[in-house]
Amino acid sequence: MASENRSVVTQLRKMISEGAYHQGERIGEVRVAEDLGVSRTPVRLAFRTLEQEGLLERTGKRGFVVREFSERDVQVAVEVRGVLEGLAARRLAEAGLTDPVREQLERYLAEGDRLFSKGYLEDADITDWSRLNGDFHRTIIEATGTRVIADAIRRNDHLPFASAESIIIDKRCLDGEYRKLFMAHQQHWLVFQALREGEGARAEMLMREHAYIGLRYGSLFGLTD
Amino acid sequence: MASENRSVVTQLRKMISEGAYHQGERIGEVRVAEDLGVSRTPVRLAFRTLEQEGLLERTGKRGFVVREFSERDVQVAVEVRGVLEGLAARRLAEAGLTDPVREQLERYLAEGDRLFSKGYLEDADITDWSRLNGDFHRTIIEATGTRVIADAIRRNDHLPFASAESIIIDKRCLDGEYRKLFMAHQQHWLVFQALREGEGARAEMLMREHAYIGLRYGSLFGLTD
DNA sequence: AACCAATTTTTTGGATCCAATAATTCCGGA
DNA sequence: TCCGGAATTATTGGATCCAAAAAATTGGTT
Repeated sequence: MASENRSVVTQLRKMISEGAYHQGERIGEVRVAEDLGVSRTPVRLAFRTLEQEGLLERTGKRGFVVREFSERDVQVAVEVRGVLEGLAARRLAEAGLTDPVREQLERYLAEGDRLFSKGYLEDADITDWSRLNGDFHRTIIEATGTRVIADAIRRNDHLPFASAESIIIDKRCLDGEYRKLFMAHQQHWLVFQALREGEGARAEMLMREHAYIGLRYGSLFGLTD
Repeated sequence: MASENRSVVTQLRKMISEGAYHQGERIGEVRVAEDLGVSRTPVRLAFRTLEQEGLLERTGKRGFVVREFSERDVQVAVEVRGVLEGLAARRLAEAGLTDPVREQLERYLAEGDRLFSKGYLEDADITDWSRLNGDFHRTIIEATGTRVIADAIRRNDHLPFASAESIIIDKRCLDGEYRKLFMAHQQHWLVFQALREGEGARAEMLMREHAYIGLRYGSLFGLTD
């Protein structure tokens, strides 16, 4: 009924990452169309998008199958993000921080300081931190002045981080989570210092290391959409 | 008439990179459909694919525009490829070369040695080298045992390298081209040695440097499709 | 002449129909 | 029982139709 194509993509992505269609399963247009209550057309469009994202792949035969991701794939996806964000950080450090960007980052860091000042995090704080974290990374990536890196990161995020995300949901409230997030925050400070001082190689290295926190913490960006 | 969707994507990609629709231009389904002599349906599908590839982008309003790429975008795209292939090389070096992979790479290198042994390259040699070069890189990337990196590279290749490609077409026969390709070949040797010796950091660094040759040489992979 | 509103035109999104083709089933013969 | 080919079925790709929404144009008012 009322379903714009974008929402079909989103729904389908969600259903796949939630396991409604399990990995390796062949997936047909008609069935999905019926499941979502739309005609085949938006599903066909969505399949193309999801194929490019890497969530679906064409079979040698006909139609698509849900792509299978291994633990190693997730590990590699985290490293991919690391090298890409590292590249962004290095370029930004070498180009130099403009005043608006520097001030923006400083605001985020100050907010983070405030969040962690209590020595513990409530649920609302974790939400705040999640947003703050995403803003910090986004700001750096966008400040590089090209969308090429941001696109590369975005295109790589979908499924592997969806599964990483589901891990963190369970572990969020466990002991030690505070320490982990606080460490991420401290790393942000280090990255910022390197950016401010124009230390490109160091900024890159710090950012690459920082990515590994995502392995347990979940998406550094948060899943968009 | 006889146009499978895949071919619409290919045609459209080609037309865009050749400037049939210039950058920043709004592009409508009907017009493209007429230009290609097909109905709107395959064009709509193709638009989604090209959108994900980054060749088209949605306007705030309606429809798509041909994405604009700057010189800097191409530069960054080359660096993106560098860090991704560097990651692949490091992982492979750390995991260790299996005998089949090592032998495969040695065959490519030996073929390269033969190509360059004359001290100059004919047109046919350049074709051979192009294939050889692609095979060498592909082998390394595929040997990492995950498709995540290969996908990230493939998704990033389309337009920026198309324009880089057009540069090399013109310069191929100029003086100094031989030296450049020979240097690329020598770099392959260095990368191979690092891989064989398990020197991950060195393999990564060499691969990252190696990517810069692509700036003038054109796509290291060759444009697929 | 400029600005705002209403109407017309254009364009996209979704549904459906038809054709082509891949996959499967079924049947007969060895 | 097993194999091969023909008929059947299922599924995808392309074209067309309709509705919705946005853009452009027209006209009226200040």
